[in-house]
Amino acid sequence: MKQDEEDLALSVLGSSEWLKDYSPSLHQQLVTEGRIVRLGDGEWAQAEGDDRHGLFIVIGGSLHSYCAAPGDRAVMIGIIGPGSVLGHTTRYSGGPRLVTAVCVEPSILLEISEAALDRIAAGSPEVWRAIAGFAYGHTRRALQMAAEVISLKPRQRLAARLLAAVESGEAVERPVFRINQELLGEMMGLTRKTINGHLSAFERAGLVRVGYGQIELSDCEGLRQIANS
Amino acid sequence: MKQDEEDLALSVLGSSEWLKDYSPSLHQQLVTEGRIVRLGDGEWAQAEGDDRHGLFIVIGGSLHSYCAAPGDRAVMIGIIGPGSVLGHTTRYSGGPRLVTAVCVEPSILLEISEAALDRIAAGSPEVWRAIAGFAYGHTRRALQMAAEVISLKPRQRLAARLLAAVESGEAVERPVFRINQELLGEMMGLTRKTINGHLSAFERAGLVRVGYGQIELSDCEGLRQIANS
DNA sequence: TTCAAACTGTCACGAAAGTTACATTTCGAT
DNA sequence: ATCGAAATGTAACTTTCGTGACAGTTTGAA
Repeated sequence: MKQDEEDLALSVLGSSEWLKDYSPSLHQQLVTEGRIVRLGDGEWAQAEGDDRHGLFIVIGGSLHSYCAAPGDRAVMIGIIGPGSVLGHTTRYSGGPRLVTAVCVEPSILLEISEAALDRIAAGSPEVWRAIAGFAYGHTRRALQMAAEVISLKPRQRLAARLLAAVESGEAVERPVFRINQELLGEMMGLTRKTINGHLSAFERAGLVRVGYGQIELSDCEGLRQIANS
Repeated sequence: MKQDEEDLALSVLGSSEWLKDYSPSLHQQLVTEGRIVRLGDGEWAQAEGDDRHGLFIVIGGSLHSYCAAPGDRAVMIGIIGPGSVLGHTTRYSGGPRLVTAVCVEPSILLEISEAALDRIAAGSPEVWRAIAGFAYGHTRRALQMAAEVISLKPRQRLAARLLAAVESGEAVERPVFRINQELLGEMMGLTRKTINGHLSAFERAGLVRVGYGQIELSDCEGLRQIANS
């Protein structure tokens, strides 16, 4: 029911990285002014041409994000989970939509339209500061990704990517990254064959354990050494 | 003299992409609360360990920006000119400094410390909105760069990069990109030999004219076709 | 239990970039 | 005008990745 969803949204906002240091009243305002959106498997959170120009905050579920590249190519950029923000106030970004996101499981999003944002800002101008905050985070991750792709060779890059994928989750002894090698290759601009070859080498070296649709990182320190080599 | 520099700063802010739609009083506040910094050739705008944690707005001159990648690598990310922002309010980005910038000619920057930012925000909270705005721009460029590197092969990527480098300047018939092949290779994660080979091929095809330390784009449409192929 | 779909492991071949090294051209300062 | 530094053109050789194809394995639903 609706109340449940709003409570869930509140708790996700309260524990999310980019909003946790802001007042609960700001969280409440976002939930009040925002709109809960439910999407099914395969649906697009951001489709070109629709009028959803505000922010989407992921409350539950999981999405894949894609970025457009020259030549009608779509590059998968990352996997998005609860607490993340899909942000494109077109007032800033302008031009064609930069990122599209597709649900890979039924998901719940909180949509904050630009109008809602303006209403919130009227009473709580610090919302802009919060937005500047996650925009910084996005910039940092994007830059990091670009720097890795430019400077690292595929083997080092794979090690770095595995570590990065796992660092965003909670810290555990042997983190598991659930992804298949085909998709991993697509995200990194490599073929499945190349991914598979390096993963096999890592496994022989005892750094990871490759499973069906998942990769267990058993020696993060060793991977870090490879990434840094 | 000081007044001249402040007038120059004001005019740069007023015509910069990310601030031009904000009120002149905000520009004035930035100049008033900020501090003019002059840097010589080879000096670092952002050195690790110093207490400059705010924003730098480039007023004059030119800097190269580098991003850290695993393994103590530094990747050159881009060339920064007047109107650009080097922004790191550490309150958000946290962790080690992500981007370092080095002057390649004597330059003038406007430094806005975090304290100054807080003072400005007290009277003009829309400054956060402005900051969110350029952070969006940074994100867009970084994502675009990452997507290109991941999905395009070196030849296509070189064409795309030449076009991108030139698009940021004013539109002319035959734009000239002043950079040497060594540096261009470093920025793209390729060797000078590879760059040179593709550039020669482009020149044979009549798309560019290669000069000493510069590249003239004589057929942007042709380059675009290559980038999209 | 069985079966089809999805995923992983592997092969041979061709194409492309990295490496190292050296010759040539251009620019600018003395 | 000359010289040295910086930048560009080229070459042979090695490494690595991409391509396409096929067999084996795991999963989950009928």
